Formats: sequence, structure tokens, C-alpha cells
Amino acid sequence: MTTTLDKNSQRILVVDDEASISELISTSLRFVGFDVRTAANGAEALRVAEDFKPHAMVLDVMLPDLDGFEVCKKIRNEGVDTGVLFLTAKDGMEDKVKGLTLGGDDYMTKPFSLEELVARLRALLRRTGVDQIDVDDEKMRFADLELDEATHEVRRAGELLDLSPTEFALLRYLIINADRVVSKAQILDHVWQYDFRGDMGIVETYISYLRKKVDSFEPPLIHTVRGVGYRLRIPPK
Amino acid sequence: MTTTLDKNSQRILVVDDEASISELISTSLRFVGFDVRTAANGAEALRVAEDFKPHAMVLDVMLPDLDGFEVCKKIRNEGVDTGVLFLTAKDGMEDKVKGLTLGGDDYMTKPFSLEELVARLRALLRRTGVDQIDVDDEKMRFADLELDEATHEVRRAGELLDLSPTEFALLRYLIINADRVVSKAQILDHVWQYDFRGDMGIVETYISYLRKKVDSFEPPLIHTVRGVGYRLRIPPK
DNA sequence: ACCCATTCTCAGCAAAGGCTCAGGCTATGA
DNA sequence: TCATAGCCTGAGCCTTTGCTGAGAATGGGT
Repeated sequence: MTTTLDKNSQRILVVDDEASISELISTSLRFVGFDVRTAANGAEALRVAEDFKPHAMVLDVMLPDLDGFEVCKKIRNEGVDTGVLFLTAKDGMEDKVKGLTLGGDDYMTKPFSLEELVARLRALLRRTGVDQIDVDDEKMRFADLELDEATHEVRRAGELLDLSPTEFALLRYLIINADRVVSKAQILDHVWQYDFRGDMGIVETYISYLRKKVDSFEPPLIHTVRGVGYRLRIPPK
Repeated sequence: MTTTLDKNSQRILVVDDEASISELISTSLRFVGFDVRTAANGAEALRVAEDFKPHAMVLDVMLPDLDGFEVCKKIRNEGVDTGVLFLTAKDGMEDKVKGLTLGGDDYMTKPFSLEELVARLRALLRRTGVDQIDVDDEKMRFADLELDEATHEVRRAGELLDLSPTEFALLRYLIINADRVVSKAQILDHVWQYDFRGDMGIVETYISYLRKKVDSFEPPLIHTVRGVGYRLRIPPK
């Protein structure tokens, strides 16, 4: 299976032994344009890394054979120059977490949301200097909206908005998909942690929160598309 | 990451036989822009130094073959003019090291914090005159804050603050990352000794200490970004 | 040996944020 | 125009997060 030889896409190696997680991640990453390879254990990871030469890895610290740190160390010793985003379970991580944010590396606890994963991975690639052009100084814009990943600041028309983490993530997702309709299901899948088991009412609630803050300005940018979803757009006069 | 062949970056040789320490150090140093080479023992160090010609070395005094001082002496006899930052275990050795640490050299006891390591190394390079341009006269500033690396003095609005070593290191880290959000995990990784095994509550505690001293002035500079971390900034009026 | 500064843990409190639910509103199609 | 599914949003509960004081443990300096 030939990977698209898209010279613009960056190579990500995903290593996780839970097939469902591994697939969830790789599907998402492919969808946003990365060139993805997977491995289910440490040994396989080493083998794949050797000729795939990933720009970054998403690496579960709990693997059946070696642990994530070992894998990371060995791969770097092979001269593969790669940033790592570690995945760790929410509990016993305390002692292991040390040192994970060194260099350009980062870590996330499971469960996580996919948007968060992508955002962190991009930030990591940026930091480790593998990002090809990198003009986007960690800021996203839409209309007079500005969302800054580094400072977690959001402004509209220059004015600072005070958003909660979830509101921030939701708005980021809307901006990424600006002008396109996104369904509540999509939003739930991308913005909420993958194990969230509530119903979509929560999306409505958060859209409502967002509107109070973002659309207290003119014109309103968040629009409902009845029966379909939501759409961020500049309304025609 | 990226071992860029940056002609402006200074060359550091790290010599330690514990692979994990060696990697910890080299990862951090690379990330802050040094050109790093490693060696696991004295003999290798000599070999590498010969053509790498490091501007400075980080050198464990306890090596399997020669001891650090021997290595240092031999390398200098070869005509390689390099400052040395010695690493020593925290036992009786300290006095011995102190005596042997002459000229611009310095030493730290294991375990250390990475920010400390980088700060000391920079100071050392500065002293031994290898620092290329060096406009930063060992002072960091942010708003009306001033932190002096050489004297370990901190002032706000001209007034001297009395900070403990940890408070100093924490504030330094915040200033380095001024305006960006840093997570508690990042802080822990960079400011605390690498073997610290407590939880992140300690960061909260020290932030609280710092606030009492630094933010007894107006305006407050240390800001909490709930669910994300902390951020040093001048608040918008 | 003693004192004091410092580091670290812990626990209680306060506040923010996450989520559910239910009643009311609105667009749409019959 | 009415009925209805879809949507909006305020109220309230509960969980999580962060702040801080108190005090035990450590260690350096005199």
C-alpha cells in the first residue's frame, strides 16, 4: 500500500496496541493531511521507523513489549530525528511523566479529544522545527476572530473574550472548518473526549455559551443549519 | 531535535556513562539551540573532543575509566580550549570538586534541574568568553521585573525581592516563556530536579509563594489559565 | 547543636467548569 | 395555520481544579 508521496505531508508514526485507538488516531491524522504509519508494539515501531523516518510520533507509553520511553530512546539512537507526543493513562502516570515535556516533546492523557491531539501534534512539529514553512505563528483567524494557540487568547474585533477550555476547543474546531457545515455528531467526535457518552444536547449548550461570547458582536458568525449542523460564516448583507 | 548545522550554535560535549542522564541533558541542550555530541566514557570523550572541538563540556566526574578531571586535563593539553561544567553525585566529593574547579569552570550536583543546567552553562560560556555576541548582560526583564542571573537578584519596580532558589528558578522559567501559557507539567520538568516524584500540587504552592512576593505590586503579572497552566503577562487595562 | 530558611505534603475551601434536564421557542412541511 | 421535530437556553447539580495555610521534614550555616 503505497503512501501518497505527497511531499508536503509530514510523516507521523502512531504506536498503540489497542487497535481501536490506533485506528481512531490514524484515521483522523490522515484526514487532516498527514502521512501516517502505525505499529502495535515497540519492536514493530523500531522496524517501521527505520525506513519511514517519521517527523513525529504518537506513542503510547504502555506497550506490550518495550515501554514508550525505550522505543523513543532507541529510535533516536538510530539517528531518526523525531518529536514525540506521548499518550498516557490518566492514573499511574505521575512517576513516569517526568521529562516528557523536554525538548519539543509533549504528552496527553487518555482519553483525549481528536482536535486536541491534532493541535498538540501541530504545535510539536512547529516547535521541533520540522514544520515546513511555518508562517502561521500559532494563530488562527476567521473574519475578525483571532485564536491564539500559544497564549490561549481569543479576540473578536480586537477585544479579548474569556472562554473556558471546552469553549475554546469548540471554537477552534469551528474555525478550522470555517464556512463549512459541521454536524453535532462531528463536533462531538472531534471536540469531546472519545469516550464521552452523553447526548448531543451538550453541543447545543456549548454553542449557546459560545454565541453569548462570540456573537455579542455584529455580525453573528455562528449559524444554525437546521437538521444538519452549524456553520461559521460571515453572513451576506 | 533537529541537529541543525547552525554555524552560530555552540558545540557542547556531554560526557556521562548513564545513558538516561546523557540523553536527558543532550535533548534539552539541543532543544535550546546547542550543537551537542555525547560520550559515555573518558576515552571516547577524548576521541570526540579532538575533532569536535567543543566550546564547553558537561562532564560527570565519575566515569568508568578515567575520572572527569583527568579527562579535562588531557583535553586541554591537546589544546582544546573548553570550559567545563562538572557533574557530581551529592556525597562527599563536593569539596574535592570545589578545589579543582578553577577558572571559568563550574559544577553542579546530581540531581539538578534542567533550567539550572542551561543557565549555568550559558553563564560559563559567557565567562570563558566563547559566547559569540552576547548582548544579554545576564539580565532578563519582563515589564518592571528584572532578574539578574549573575547576582541572583530580582527586582520589581526597582525594589529588591527576596526569593528562595526555587522561587527564583520558577520565575526565570516564567520570564523565559513570557506571554505564553506553560503547563504545570512543563514547569515541573524544567524547574524541578529531574528525579522529583511528587505531584503538580507543588507547582501551585510555589506559584502561590511567588505571587505573594512578585504580585504584591500592581498590576499582577502571574495569571492562571484554568485547565491549561500559567502565563506571565501584563494584563490589559 | 541549634536555628532558621526552605522544601514539600496535605487537606479544606472556593470557584469554575461540565453536564443534564426541562420548558419554551422556531422553522418547516402538511 | 397547526403540529412537530429540532433547537435554544436558564437553572441547578456535581465534579474538577486551583488556592492557600499549617505543619512535618530537610539541610545549611553559625
